[in-house]
Amino acid sequence: MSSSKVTSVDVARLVGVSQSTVSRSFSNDTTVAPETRQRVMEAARELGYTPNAIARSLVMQQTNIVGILVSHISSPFQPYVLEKLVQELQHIGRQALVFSSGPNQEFDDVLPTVLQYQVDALIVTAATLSSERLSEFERKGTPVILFNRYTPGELASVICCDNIEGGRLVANLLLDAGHSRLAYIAGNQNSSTNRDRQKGYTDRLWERGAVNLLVEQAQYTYEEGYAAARRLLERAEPPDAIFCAGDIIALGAVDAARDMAVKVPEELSIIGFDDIPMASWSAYSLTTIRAPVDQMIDLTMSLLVERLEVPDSKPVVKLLPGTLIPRRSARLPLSSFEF
Amino acid sequence: MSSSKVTSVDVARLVGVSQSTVSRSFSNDTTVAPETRQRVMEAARELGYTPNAIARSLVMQQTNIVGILVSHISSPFQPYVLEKLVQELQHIGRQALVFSSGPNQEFDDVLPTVLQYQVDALIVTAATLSSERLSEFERKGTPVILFNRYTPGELASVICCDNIEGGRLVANLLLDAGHSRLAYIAGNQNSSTNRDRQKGYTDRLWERGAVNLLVEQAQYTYEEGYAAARRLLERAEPPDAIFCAGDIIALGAVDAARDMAVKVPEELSIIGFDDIPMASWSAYSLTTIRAPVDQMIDLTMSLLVERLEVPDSKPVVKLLPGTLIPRRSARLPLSSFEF
DNA sequence: ATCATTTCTGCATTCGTATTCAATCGCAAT
DNA sequence: ATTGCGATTGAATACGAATGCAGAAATGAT
Repeated sequence: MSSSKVTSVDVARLVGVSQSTVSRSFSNDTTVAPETRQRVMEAARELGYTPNAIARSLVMQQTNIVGILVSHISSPFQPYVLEKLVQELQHIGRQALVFSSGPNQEFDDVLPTVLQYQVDALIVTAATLSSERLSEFERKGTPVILFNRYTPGELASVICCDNIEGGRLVANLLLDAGHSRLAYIAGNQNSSTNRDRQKGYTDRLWERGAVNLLVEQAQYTYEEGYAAARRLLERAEPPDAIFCAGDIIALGAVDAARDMAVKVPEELSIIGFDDIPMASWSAYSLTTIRAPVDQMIDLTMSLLVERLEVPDSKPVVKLLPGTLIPRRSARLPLSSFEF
Repeated sequence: MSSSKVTSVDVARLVGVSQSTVSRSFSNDTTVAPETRQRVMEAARELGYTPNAIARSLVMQQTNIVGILVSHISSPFQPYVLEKLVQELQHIGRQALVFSSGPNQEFDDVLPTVLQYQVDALIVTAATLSSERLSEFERKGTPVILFNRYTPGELASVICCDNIEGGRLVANLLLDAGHSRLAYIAGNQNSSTNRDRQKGYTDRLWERGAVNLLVEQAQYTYEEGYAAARRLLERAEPPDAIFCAGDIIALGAVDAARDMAVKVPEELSIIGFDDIPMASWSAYSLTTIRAPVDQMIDLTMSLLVERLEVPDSKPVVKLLPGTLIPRRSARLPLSSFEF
C-alpha cells in the first residue's frame, strides 16, 4: 500500500539527487554517471515509480499517440488492419488512440476530441471526413493519412488500393470469360471504395459495349449481400456473373446462390474484393481481388514516420494495384490462372 | 496558416480577459457571465482554439483514457467486442488507448507503457496477465477489468461467460443425444476460456461415465481447426461428435468434415462456442453456445463507471451463463429446440 | 601546483490548464 | 451614503517531467 502516486521528486529524494537527475536517468541519450543512474533505477523500482507520459507529453510537445479512426470494425477487413496498425505503432514506440463512429454517429462529432488529445498523427480507415475538418488538422500541423479511402485534395496523405483499376480488371475478366448478363452489388453508397470499384467496373463494361448492368444496393454485411443476391437471382433474367463491392457481400451472395440451387460457378460467377480470411475458406473458395493490405500498412507506417520526423514533408498519394486471386467461385479465362 | 499552437492564453488576450476565465468558459459547471462566455467562445472559434486534453489531464489527475489490451483482434470474436467497447467508452466521454500483444510479444512487455499513460482504468480481453503486473495497477489505484477471462484472485474485476458450465452443458447435450465417441478440439492452451470449457466438458463426461475422450490441440484459427478435425476424422475410430473450444475452430472442423465427405450432422455433430457472426451463415449453420456479449459489455461499462466514480468500490466477479443456439451442425435431443 | 577540460549535477523555468483565494463590481437594503 | 451580499473575475500556484545554463567535481595537461 505505497502511496498511489510516486513522482520523480520522490525518487530524487530517496536517492538524494535532484529531480533533473532522475529525469535524465530515464532518458537514454543524456549524460548521467552510470553509478548514479543505477541508484536511481533501484530507488525507482523500490518505490514503484513509473514516468508520467502525460507530463512528459506536455513539456515535449509530443504525445507519441497516434489517433486511429475506424468505422464498423466488425466488417472483417478492418480488424486485421486495425490489429496490424496497433502493433506496428507499438513497434515504433507510439500508442493508438482508437475512435469509432457508431452506427448513426458521424465522424465529425468525435474529431474535436481527437484534436484535444494532441495526437501526433491521425490514420483514418474507411470513413468519411469533411475537408473542413481535415484542414483543422493540417493547420495544427498534424499529419493525416487516409487508409484505403481516396479523396481528391492535398490536405491529407492517401494510401489506397487502386479500386478503379480493380473494378476494370473484374470487368475485363468477366467479359473475357464470356459472361453476358452482368450484375453489381454495391456497398455503402458514401464509401470511396464502393464508388471507385463501381466506377471502374461500369466504365470498362461500357467501353466494351456491355451496357445492361444490373445493380443492387447493400451495406457491407453478409446479410445484405445475401438479400441483394437473392433479389438478383429472382429476376426473370438472372445474371450469370456478379461482382460484389466487398468479400463480405460476396460470401452472402455465394450462400444465397447455394440456397437457391444456383450452381457456382457453373451457372453463376461471383467475384469479391479485399480477400478477407474467410474468402479462402473451403466452404466458399471465393475468387476475389486482393487489396495489398500488408504493403499498404508498411507504406502507412513509413509515411507516418517520415511525416513525423521530417519537418517539411508533404502529403503523399499512393495507389497500389489489387491482384486477382483466382479460386473456385468464378469461371475465368484460363490465362488468369497462370500466375 | 495561423500559428500552429493556440492556447487559452491567446484566447484570453484576444478577448481581454484572464486565462482563468477562458478555462472556466470551457467547463460547464463553473460560473462565468453568459455574455463573457459567449465572447470567449467566439474568440476561440476565430483562433481555432482547442482545449489541450493533455494539460488538463495533468492538472486534473485524470486522463479520461481507458486502456484496452487485446490479443489477436483477428479472431472474429474480438472485433465486435472491441468496437462496442470503444463506442461505449466514447459514449461516457472516455477514450480508448488500445494495446495489442503481437504474435510473439507477451503482454507484460507493453504494460509499462500502459502504466505510463495514466489510464483511468484497464480492460483486458482474452490475454494473459501475470498477477505481479496486476498488482502494479492495483497499487496505483487503477481498476482492471478482465473481460471474458477468468482468473482467481481479488486484484481485478472479472466479467466472464461461465465457460465451465457451458462445457458441462455441451457434455450433457451430446450424451443425451446418444453420441458415444466424443472429441474435443482445444484452443490456445494458456487461455482461460479454453481451460474452463475443457474442464467443464471433460468433468461432466467423466461424471456420466464417458471416459474415452479424443483431444486435439489447435490455436483459435480456422486453419488449425480444419487440420485438427482432419486428424480426428482420419483415425481408425473417428468421433461422432466434436466440441470445439471456439466457433472459429468449429467452422474449420465443419469444412474439414465436408471435404472428407463426412455428413454433418448425420455422421458427425459439431458444436462451437461464442456464436460469432459467421456461425449463423447458411453455409455453416453452426450449433453453438452463445456468450452473452452485449450483456457482458453492458456490465463492463457499468462496473467501470462505478469503479471510476465510487472511491472505495471493490473488484467484482460476474459469471454469466452461455445459452445454447441450436442450429444444424449437431444432432441434439429434441428438448433443446424448445426455446 | 595551476589552469584547462570534461563530466556530472542542480537550479530554475517551461509546457497549458484547473483551481483557490482574494479582489472588484453592481445593486439592494438600511 | 454606508454596508452587505452575490456574482464575476484575476493573480498566483500546482500538476510532473524535460532542459538550458551554470556551478562543481574530477581529470588531464603543462
